[in-house]
Amino acid sequence: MLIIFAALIIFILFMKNKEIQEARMKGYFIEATKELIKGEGLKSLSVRSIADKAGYSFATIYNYFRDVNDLVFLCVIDFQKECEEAVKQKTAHIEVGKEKLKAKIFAWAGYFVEYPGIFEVYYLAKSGELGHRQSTIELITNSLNLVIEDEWNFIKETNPNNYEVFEQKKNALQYQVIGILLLYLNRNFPSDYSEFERLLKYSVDGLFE
Amino acid sequence: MLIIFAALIIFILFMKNKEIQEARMKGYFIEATKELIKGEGLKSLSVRSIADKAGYSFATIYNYFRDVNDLVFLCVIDFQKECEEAVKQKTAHIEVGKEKLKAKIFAWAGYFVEYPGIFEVYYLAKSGELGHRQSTIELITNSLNLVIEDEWNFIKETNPNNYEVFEQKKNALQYQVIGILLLYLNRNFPSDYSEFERLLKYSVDGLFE
DNA sequence: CAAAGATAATTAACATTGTTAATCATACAA
DNA sequence: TTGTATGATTAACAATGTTAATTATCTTTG
Repeated sequence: MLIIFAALIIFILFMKNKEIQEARMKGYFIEATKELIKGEGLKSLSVRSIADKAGYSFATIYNYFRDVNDLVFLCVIDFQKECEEAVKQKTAHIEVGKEKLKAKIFAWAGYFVEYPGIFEVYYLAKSGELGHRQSTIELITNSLNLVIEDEWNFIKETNPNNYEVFEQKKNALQYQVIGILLLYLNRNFPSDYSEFERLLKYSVDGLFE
Repeated sequence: MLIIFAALIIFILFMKNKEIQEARMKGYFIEATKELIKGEGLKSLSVRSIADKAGYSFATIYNYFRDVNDLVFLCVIDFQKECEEAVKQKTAHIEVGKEKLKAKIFAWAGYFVEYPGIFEVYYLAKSGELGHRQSTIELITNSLNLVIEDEWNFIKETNPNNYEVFEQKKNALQYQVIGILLLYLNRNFPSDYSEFERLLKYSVDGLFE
């Protein structure tokens, strides 16, 4: 009886080690993938380039991930964290209110302008069969909302009337910013950054009349 | 002297024939490409599948187009014409005014919902080096504006005040619709069409308070 | 400590892609 | 009829994602 118990514990510890090792391996590949995406974007991303950067053979990836797309979409979790952190840090000096909300929106868009490859992964890359990637897709479609959640709630509370209109505007905002980013990053329109900034500012301001 | 003249004319006719033949060949490939894009989208599009459909060998394409991307972006010209035609036809029964403008926006979006592959080409496909594709890119970034131009001008004339705000709203509108389409077609959000319609309606209505 | 067995990593191999080079066919000119 | 230009085709290459076969490593056990 005691022996069975001991064996069980050893087995559990063994499994825990295995999990740690597996997580570590996954981390190596995810880190390599993130660097490549942030650097050159999807065009230079391949199962071979990832493996090279991680210091393993390309086939090893398939011991830890179903396919290369899985690996790419796993990076989104980290990117989102990083993005939220960057926005928080860039807007820390502004006191809560409408201006801070606007600044956060700008900072959010700025993150993707700085890393166009991440924008590719978020919105351009084809997601293949969803299902097990569903939660990641939700993270993506909610990315801006997550970043501005606090500011938005604060403003909503100070203007307790017309709740419906507020939610409405939040949606409209997200679609506009993503649309502007899409044309700017993927279609070079407008062709210079200052004009892009102006368009974005107009769009954001327009929502608060 | 007369002979030189005759030779010149023959040469001109010869060149004209050549041009006709070349245009015809290009047309075969463009037609095949359009069908594939409208059917299965970019995922089933390859230089081989195009050539198969056109009834030629894959290498023949390179006698008429610089590369496969060139061919794809040439299709945009036809698609845009078709889209404008479809919108015009679908909204013919509505009398000019705000409601017709809204209907046109819906019809424009509906065209891309019907052919997600065309949306891919317009906004998702990477354009490579622009330059000789610049005019196509402009067509893309102006697609919605071209479709609603007449309605927009009509409304602008009936409300001659605040010109600036109107242009502003036109931009905001385009970005919103493209953003909604992007999330719906490429990220499956929202997951059903009726909800997509509702979001679109809200966004469009919101611009006219 | 050494052999056996499991696990993990690598190399080989394949199919598909875009693209270019080499080859072949066909129409026209001399 | 024979040479020549045009243009269509096949061969070939490199890069890609993926799977199968093989090798190395580590663990367990006699």
